[in-house]
Amino acid sequence: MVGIREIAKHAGVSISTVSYALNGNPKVTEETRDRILAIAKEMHYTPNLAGRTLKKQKTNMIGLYVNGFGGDFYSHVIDGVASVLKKNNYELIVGSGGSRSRAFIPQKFVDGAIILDVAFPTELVTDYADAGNQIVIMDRDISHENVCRVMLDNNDGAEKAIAALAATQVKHYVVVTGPTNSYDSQTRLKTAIRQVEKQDDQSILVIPSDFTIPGGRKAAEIIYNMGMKDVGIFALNDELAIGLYEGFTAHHVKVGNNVKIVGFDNDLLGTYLQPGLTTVDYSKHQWGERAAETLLAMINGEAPQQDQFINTRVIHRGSLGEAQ
Amino acid sequence: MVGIREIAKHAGVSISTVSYALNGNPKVTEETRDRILAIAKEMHYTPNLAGRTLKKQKTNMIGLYVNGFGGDFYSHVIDGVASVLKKNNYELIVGSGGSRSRAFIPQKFVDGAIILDVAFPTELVTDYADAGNQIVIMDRDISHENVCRVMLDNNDGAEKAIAALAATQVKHYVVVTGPTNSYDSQTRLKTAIRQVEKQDDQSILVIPSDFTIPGGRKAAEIIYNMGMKDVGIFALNDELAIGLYEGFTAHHVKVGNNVKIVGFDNDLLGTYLQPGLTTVDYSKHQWGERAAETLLAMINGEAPQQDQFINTRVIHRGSLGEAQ
DNA sequence: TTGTATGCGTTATCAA
DNA sequence: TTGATAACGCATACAA
Repeated sequence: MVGIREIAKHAGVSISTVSYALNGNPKVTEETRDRILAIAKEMHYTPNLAGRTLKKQKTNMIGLYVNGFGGDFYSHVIDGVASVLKKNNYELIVGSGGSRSRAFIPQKFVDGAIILDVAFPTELVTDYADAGNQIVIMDRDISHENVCRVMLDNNDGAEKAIAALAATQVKHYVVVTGPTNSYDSQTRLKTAIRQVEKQDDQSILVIPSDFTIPGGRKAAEIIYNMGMKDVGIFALNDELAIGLYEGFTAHHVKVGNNVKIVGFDNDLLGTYLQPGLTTVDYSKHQWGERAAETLLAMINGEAPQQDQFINTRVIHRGSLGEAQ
Repeated sequence: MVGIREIAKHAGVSISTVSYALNGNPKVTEETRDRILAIAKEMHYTPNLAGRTLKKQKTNMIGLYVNGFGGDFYSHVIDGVASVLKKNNYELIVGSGGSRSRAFIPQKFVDGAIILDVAFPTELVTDYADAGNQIVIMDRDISHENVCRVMLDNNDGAEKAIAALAATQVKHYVVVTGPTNSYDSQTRLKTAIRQVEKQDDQSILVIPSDFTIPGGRKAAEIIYNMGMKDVGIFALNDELAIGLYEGFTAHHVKVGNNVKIVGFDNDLLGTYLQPGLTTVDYSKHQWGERAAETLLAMINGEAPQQDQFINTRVIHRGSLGEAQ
């Protein structure tokens, strides 16, 4: 490992001079700086991050915690976060699943954290925040001076989804939910129920599920066996919707006629369904960007808006029938 | 920041005793250890990684470099790598795009690296390897004592793809390729040509493309305009195949009859096409596992097999016609 | 069994 | 303009 000490020896100067030269400190002559930089390059010098971090107490890295990398979702969010960080000369560390990488936060190994991972315990978040770590949370409602929220406007999305179903004059409403510990699922469901209740003489059937394709298949089975006509299904995410398609197709029920479906997330797969899946869309990329911008603002001592929401819109494709 | 110094003060012992206690060194009494651990917990102590790293010269982290997170590919590989690392108490850092995270390798910020990223310059890989860093490469052919290769058996896969097309007795062979700098594309193409040449009186049309859906659409256009019958297309990845489907569908050409397609990668999207895409499959998860296992072996001073290959198999779905 | 002291690679303060 | 030196937090050889 070649360090500044060796460079100093080779250049015949002290280590502090080398450090100044490497960091572009104007204290050192241009001449000696060039000489030192040349030697550093020649010796394949690369600064040791641990040493620097120890001294500076700042890593210029931020941690993004996600629940996995699968599907057509996280990659867009990650890209959004990464683009902002890159512009601001921060490095991104993406942590998933493992609890050990979470320790990066209290260990001051990252200068801040963005969390979009239901599996990240809320208690841990508040613990870290108590210890002075700055955090942006994207998937639940935590009130803390060191925590900012950048969230999807689930209420807005759910309202629009129900409105889209209502416009097709369905007779029965069904909501297929995600896991009960999902904040997204909870809020979407709550709003959906509220919206349906506003209508006269309308009931709503809730089928608890788990945001997965098999879960959607099972839900389709249940709905099919009830033998309802003119049913409008709000699948709280697109994976469920895909499962619903599969389930109904197995019974030769064509989506868009007796059964209308609206999903949530605008997953790429939905465009490949027949008919295309009508769904609630939002910019995953922008969501990531906003989260990163907010965190950087916090780190820089600015006080960003504590609550921010990402807008949604409905994309009509065909699962509500030709009328659309 | 609470460090061992403060704990020592609170406990009325020296910092070394604290360090011993925290690291479970048997030198210290069980009694004092328990007392120190209790105090550490109470004070919310978390070891500073930079300090420890600086001292130990080992981070127990490994870097995985990928070209992005999109699609149905990287997530499986990452999961495979992560599962092995977790078992061995290593932490995973996933780097993408940014060149700054690449510096983690020479900075000794990771104990080793796994590379599956065409955008990672080969020259950089050999530089790092020269400097003694241990690397597993998954996407090209680099010969170096500090580099092991864990690669897809592209030859095997391409052979099987052409064989599957041949079994349907197509009259014309077409290969739609990836970008020219892609090792995967190069080897698949080379083998495909070799296999077709083995047959009598067979020619093969090569359409250079880029592994993307739009690229596939353009290729379909070209093929359609040539007006060939009984054409068998080997799309060197599934995204191209999806684009081909779209292109042919636009001209009301049904895949599986006059046009037969076989893809590569077994992307989830292929199962949603009509008819399902016949493709070359392999275990992405296992690929990641093998890469991680190999790297850990290298780090532990064992000398693993320098070349390893992941097997492939053809999954038949319908894009070769009913005969299959 | 515990304490003292040193060094890991870097930055930054203070003298020279 | 440069050099000597003290931190940063931790682990460990050695002394007590």
